[in-house]
Amino acid sequence: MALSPSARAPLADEVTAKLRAMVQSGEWPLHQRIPSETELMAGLGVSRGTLREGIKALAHSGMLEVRRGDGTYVRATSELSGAARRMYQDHTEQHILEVRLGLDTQAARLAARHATADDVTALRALLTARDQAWAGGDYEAWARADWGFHERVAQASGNPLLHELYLSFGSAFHQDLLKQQRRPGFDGRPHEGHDHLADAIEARDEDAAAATVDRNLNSCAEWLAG
Amino acid sequence: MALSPSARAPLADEVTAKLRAMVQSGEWPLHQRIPSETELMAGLGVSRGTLREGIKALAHSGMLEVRRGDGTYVRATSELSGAARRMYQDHTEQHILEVRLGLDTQAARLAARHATADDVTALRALLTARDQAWAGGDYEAWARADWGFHERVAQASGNPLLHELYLSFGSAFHQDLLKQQRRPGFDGRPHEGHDHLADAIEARDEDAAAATVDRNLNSCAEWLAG
DNA sequence: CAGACATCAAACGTCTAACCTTTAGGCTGG
DNA sequence: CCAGCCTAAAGGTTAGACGTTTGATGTCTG
Repeated sequence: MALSPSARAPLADEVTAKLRAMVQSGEWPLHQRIPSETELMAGLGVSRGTLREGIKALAHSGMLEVRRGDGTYVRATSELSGAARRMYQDHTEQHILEVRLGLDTQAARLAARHATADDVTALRALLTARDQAWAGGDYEAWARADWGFHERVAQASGNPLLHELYLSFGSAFHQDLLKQQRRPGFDGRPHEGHDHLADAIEARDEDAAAATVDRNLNSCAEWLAG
Repeated sequence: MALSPSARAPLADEVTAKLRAMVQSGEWPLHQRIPSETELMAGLGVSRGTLREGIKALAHSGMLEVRRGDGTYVRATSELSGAARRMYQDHTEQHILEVRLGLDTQAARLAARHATADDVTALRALLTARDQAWAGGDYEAWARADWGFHERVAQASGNPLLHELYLSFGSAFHQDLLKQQRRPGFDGRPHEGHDHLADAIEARDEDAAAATVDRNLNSCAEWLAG
């Protein structure tokens, strides 16, 4: 044939793209099982091997989880999480905290610039829940609220890329949080920096927001080292 | 059988791990072609389908590139680049620059804290090369030296995680650089912030280093917007 | 002798078809 | 009501075959 300008993209790559699109569009919601390989083979018109190559690519990047004998589930809407988790295992707490400091500071600064009234309300509510959980001794709820607060700050930054990065690294960040609270003598309440950060964001004071995060995480780093 | 504590990891995942190890250990250097599928099948003792699943996972994450009719090549030593490049396409220059600002600032601060004499020497050399390239009108060399400077700062931070992140996002960052210099009226020399940054790092002045980066990228952002 | 063209082998791309292992959930019997 | 068995469904793995692309080799022509 005279056409075919050059080379078609491999079928398996198209499959990967279609699967990713199904997840990102929300057609396959988080934590839900996607159709079986047999159904997908028919739906996409490819052989099982080709289909599996596409699935495995997304599974490796953390977006899907394949459970033998059961099915395949959506585990994330971004493809960073797998690589992020893998990278985390190779680095020390100190280095992780340093990277987090960079992202957190920037998130706080941008949140102070762009946060909406709803964002502030949500942040306050999370802090209240956090204090209550600590008072009630519910460690799990405390960690969830604490992480929720940080994640909401990232969202309030109005920068989807930053937010997505934060979410992808979130599981590892959160793990660090849990590690902290398990140490003897840890007190989750006195760190009032969270309130100060919420204040700074509401007041649209970028420098104060950034400084607060810097102070919080640095004291956290010292506490880990000490 | 009484053994088999639970479930063995899928063979394809083991293959992926072994391939990644070959790359990260340097046994398969960057830009070099790895053994053919036939050889790997024999070497690893798995079928072609299983092997290809493993290869495709790493190819999708940007570590390998499979070229039909030719072979498979090593394209990166980290697995972030693929996801990073894909994420970049979905976000605006503004948001990219904001994230970069966060990472760059932290890198500069840490470099001021940890940089060795060799680091400083290398930074100075790159700045010299950068100026010469600009004077000679060699745009490509200018961009290479400019990016090399930023990457070296990240390396000098002494934080491997930060450095790896920076490298993974590097291609996209670098692309932004090229976009800038193509605009009419752009002058690559007057931005003397690079020299100031090198000064601050050598003087071990963390705040000055961070402030310089902040000033540079913010002016860059304004220039893009203007 | 240099360049254009034909040829070939190596390597990846895809498909088919089968069999094994694991898992979830229903069924059955106590 | 619970424990254990049983089975259908789903993923894991293998084997072999054939198509397509690419890079290199060799040959022919001007």
